[in-house]
Amino acid sequence: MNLIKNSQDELRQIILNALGEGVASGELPAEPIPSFNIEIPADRSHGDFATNVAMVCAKAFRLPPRKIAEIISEKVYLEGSFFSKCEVAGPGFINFFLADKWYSVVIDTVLSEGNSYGRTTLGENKKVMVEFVSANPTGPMHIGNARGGAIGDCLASVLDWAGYDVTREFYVNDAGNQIEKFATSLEVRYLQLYKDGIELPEDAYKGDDIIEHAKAFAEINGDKFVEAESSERKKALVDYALPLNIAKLKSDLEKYRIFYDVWFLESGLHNSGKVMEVVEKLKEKGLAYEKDGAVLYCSNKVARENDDEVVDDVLVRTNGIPTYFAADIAYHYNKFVERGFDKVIDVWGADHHGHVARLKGAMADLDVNPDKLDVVLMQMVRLMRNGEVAKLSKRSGKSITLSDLLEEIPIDAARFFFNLREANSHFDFDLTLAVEQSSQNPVYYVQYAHARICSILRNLKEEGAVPAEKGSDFTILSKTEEKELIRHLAALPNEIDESAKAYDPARITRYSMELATLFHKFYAACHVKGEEDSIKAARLSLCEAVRLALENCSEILKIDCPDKM
RNA sequence: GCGCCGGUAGCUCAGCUGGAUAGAGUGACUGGCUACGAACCAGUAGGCCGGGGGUUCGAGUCCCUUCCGGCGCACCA
Repeated sequence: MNLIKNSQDELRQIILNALGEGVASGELPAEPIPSFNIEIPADRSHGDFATNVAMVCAKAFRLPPRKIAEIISEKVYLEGSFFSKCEVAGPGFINFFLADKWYSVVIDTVLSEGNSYGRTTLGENKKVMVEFVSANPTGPMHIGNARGGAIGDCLASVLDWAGYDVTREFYVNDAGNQIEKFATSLEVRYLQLYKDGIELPEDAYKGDDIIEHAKAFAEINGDKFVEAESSERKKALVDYALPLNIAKLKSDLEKYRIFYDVWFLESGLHNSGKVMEVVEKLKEKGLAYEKDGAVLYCSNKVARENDDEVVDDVLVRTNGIPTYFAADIAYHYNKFVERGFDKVIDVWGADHHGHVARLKGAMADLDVNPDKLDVVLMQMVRLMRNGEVAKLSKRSGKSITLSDLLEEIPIDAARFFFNLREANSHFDFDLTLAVEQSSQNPVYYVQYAHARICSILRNLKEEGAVPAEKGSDFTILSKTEEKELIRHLAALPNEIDESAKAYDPARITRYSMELATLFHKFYAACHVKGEEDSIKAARLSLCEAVRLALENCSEILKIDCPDKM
């Protein structure tokens, strides 16, 4: 249950009723009411909720905001509501204060919803896909994939908690040019084992992983393919190495606690003719045309209308091979039309941003509503070690891969750190801090709060103390620290909705850090042990409620939530 | 040249559809364990929100302009 939203809805109705009464009594003019906000003030002395209704009505009513606020606040009827009082403040805000009963209901709600507390129905069970990482299977994953993995996976969790039917998908680029390059690289490395003077082409993959694949292939097959046709040799090499690479991607990601529902092969789109199908569709609509043996697509219609100089996109090359763009159109057409997703979210590196508009445009041209496609762009990650940019792995001395990273730092830290900032901000990942098991590390700060609560619960249980029963009156918890903590506890479902709407799972890490802070403050200000029974029982229940909320956040972020540290 | 993203405290970043005195963390300095975990808490210091215009009751937030940084503009993906 989203207690924040419910309270806001209740308040909105109360305010509208009061406005109605003001009109009825002739004190306010019968004018349409502009849209107004009910917000949570930054400063608590301004109440738990505040509305700007009087200010936005000032013009239409031709009355000073404060005057309108006074009239409304006199007519407001709070009996039986969650609110105890309201007051006019500042330039014309009306501030509302929650009644003690509300705080009691919060704790009760958390305890009764337990490990479901925080779940909402925002998504109405709509089918949404999050496609993320989708790293090139020709080599190991890099640090950008690590960020994309953490963000994509947590975003998917957030959407799940917000009531969407979520599918996690990895798009395997097992076709096209880079596979050709992969084949050539493998071939050269294989032949180099048997012959001298074979140079690696300039644009080939130069990594050791290619050499290792070639060696392993040679162990199995010997020189059997040295004299074979090049195409046959390449096919054998790719058929050997590609599945290994894909398996490695899968196992690295699983180690990172990412499990996909679907591994979607690009090659399937080519083999089944789906790529050429969309190309034909675009041709039929007169949007694609043949030129010099290639198929071009007029994706930039605005520029064309303006008679600007336009360069159309290539869908099929002169050599007959479709481009990545063509495959991507077919892929997204498949997501929407053939698989019926209501929403598709792609998590991409910011270097692909130029691709967003034309892919959306292509969807529109294929009669798919382009608003169903959203792309989360991630800015680049800079790895920092001891305050300096770290480019190379400490151990291997080569560029840092995802598996290097996970060997160096704990998985909890990696997942948490990558979700500390919103995707669309440049991010410095501090390796030194991430390994540090100290107070400075925000992961441990949150986990410490959980462990501390568990410790209290253990100690008090030994003492024979029991938490207050469900449905109890918790209004006895009236200290500032208690109320602040409870208020934040109430905000979790709302925070999940906001994260889902903004596609920003970083809000959940921030929420959990804030919850930990408020708990630590409560801990410093209020004792559980040694208090009289009624207080002890109520605080014990509060502790358990906070523990549940922390546990649920950890579930979303997929980090550990230890009883002891 | 065109386009996308960013510029907020020494550093890393929050700031909800415009709201009241711009906030955290970290670093610096100062305090606090003889009751439940000090991996914690409390306090001090630190800001022309890149610059300049505009919109209005009100701008870090919206519009225009300008400067600085990152990235993109392939018959690569």
